[in-house]
Amino acid sequence: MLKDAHDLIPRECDACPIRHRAVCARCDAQELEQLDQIKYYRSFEAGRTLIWAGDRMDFVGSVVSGIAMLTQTLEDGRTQMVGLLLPSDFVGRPGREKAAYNVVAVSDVVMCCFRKHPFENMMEVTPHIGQRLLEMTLDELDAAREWMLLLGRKTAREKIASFLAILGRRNAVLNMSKAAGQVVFDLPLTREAMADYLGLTLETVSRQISALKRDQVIHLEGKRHVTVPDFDRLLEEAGDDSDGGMLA
Amino acid sequence: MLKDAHDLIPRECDACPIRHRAVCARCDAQELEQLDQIKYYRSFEAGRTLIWAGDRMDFVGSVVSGIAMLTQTLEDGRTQMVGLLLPSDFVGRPGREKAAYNVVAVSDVVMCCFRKHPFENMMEVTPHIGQRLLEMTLDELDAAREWMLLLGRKTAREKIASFLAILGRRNAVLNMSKAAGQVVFDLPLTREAMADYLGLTLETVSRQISALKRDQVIHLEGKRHVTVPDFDRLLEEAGDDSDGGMLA
DNA sequence: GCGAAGCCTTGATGCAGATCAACTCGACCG
DNA sequence: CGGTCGAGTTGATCTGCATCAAGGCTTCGC
Repeated sequence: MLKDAHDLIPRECDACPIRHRAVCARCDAQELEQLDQIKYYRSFEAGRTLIWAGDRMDFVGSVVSGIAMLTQTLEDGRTQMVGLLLPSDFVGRPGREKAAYNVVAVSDVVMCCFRKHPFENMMEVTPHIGQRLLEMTLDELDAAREWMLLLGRKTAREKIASFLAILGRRNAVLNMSKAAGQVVFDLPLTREAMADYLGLTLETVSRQISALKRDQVIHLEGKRHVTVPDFDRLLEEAGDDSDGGMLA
Repeated sequence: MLKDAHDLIPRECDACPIRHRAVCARCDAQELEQLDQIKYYRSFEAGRTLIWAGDRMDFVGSVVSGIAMLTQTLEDGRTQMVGLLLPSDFVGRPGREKAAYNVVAVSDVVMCCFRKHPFENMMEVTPHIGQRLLEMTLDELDAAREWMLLLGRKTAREKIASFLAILGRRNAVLNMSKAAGQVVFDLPLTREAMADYLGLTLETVSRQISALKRDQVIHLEGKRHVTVPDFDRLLEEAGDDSDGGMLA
């Protein structure tokens, strides 16, 4: 558990796996130098809560590796995931004192943290950072809005199919290993986390996955390894607007 | 209908009602001058669709007066509101060719539009605009996330109470007319629009409003005029985390 | 090798909210 | 005025998902 974390921490920005997608994507060598002064790495093991809603935050940062989730909770314990953080995603809000959400590590996570005040100061001076952050925030807002459609209007089956389609699409982009529309990937979340993502119970998630398997929309190997034989079929099940809702 | 629209169009930025809250909030006189070169006003009457999802967009802009909504639709007609645009809110995304959402005027609306390409160019040069837009986008993202909790995890009654609380809070800030927690306002949306906001049917919205009225949580005069005798009571009904979820 | 703990699946039952349908009320219009 | 149209209310019924409950499979520690 995390004993190898230091292996995952990049020695320098040039070797950083998220160098070209994170907030720092547009920074030049000199700006990276400045960032380097105020940054440090932290590792968290799967399941750990990195940040509690309401806590004072003295840093912001980027997910370098691993997956984390943002969650919100009602008093009685009902919880809703409101963000899924993948490598290069940004955590925290410049200008805000206290964390607004819980941040929980889904897998082991490495973060590149920036001390908040120096980071805020830097943002004022170097437009590259703010510009990139704006872009990323707009993307997140789009994702949140698609998510709202899912939460508000889709059936359980459509929700599951949509979620699988999101994962599949991400994966299809990374490794173009799709022979005629076939897509393969692993579920990064437990059934419970999926339920919190989709606004369902874990039982319903399980049932609907079983149903999609029964109907040959997907194949399962073990609990987590998914094969989608016909991605268009999956998109139909997701109920999305015809062309798969590609924006950007 | 709209015959008086020109009365609502500010003659100059200094007289503009949203001067200090819109994207242009931080601009100095010279920057306003530049914006003036690329801006124009447009009026839309209630019910009109300003922008169709998928349409090419050649402008971005701010809502000057009135209310509009962003909506997304599934093929079979199920629709979900994904944004509620109030005066000073920004419409459109710099860098994007096509509109991602429908924008529909809820009431008569006046917009201050900027030609997209010149605006994008200006953003590159003057950091004030991008900074303000980032701030506004982060606020919208927070709102979207609270909304996601509502859509995914709240009961119909809690959804209605939450919505009323949001309206009430906005209103309480504007006119401090609250004698010991009493809040009064008008519903800006039809029952159907509320349903699209909350992920419910209009019948359920109607029933739950009736129920809150029966239980004395609210009083109704006509269909739209709401009085909340005890705002804390309403917040309890909304099921939110204790302190009303105030952030920022 | 055995017990415990997580994670997942499946079944039985209940209920919140959707759906279908009828009706009211007020605004507008010839 | 009477007719129509849109917005809202209310009732009856249906159903998708939650809830409650039991059991299976894997992993881990002793």
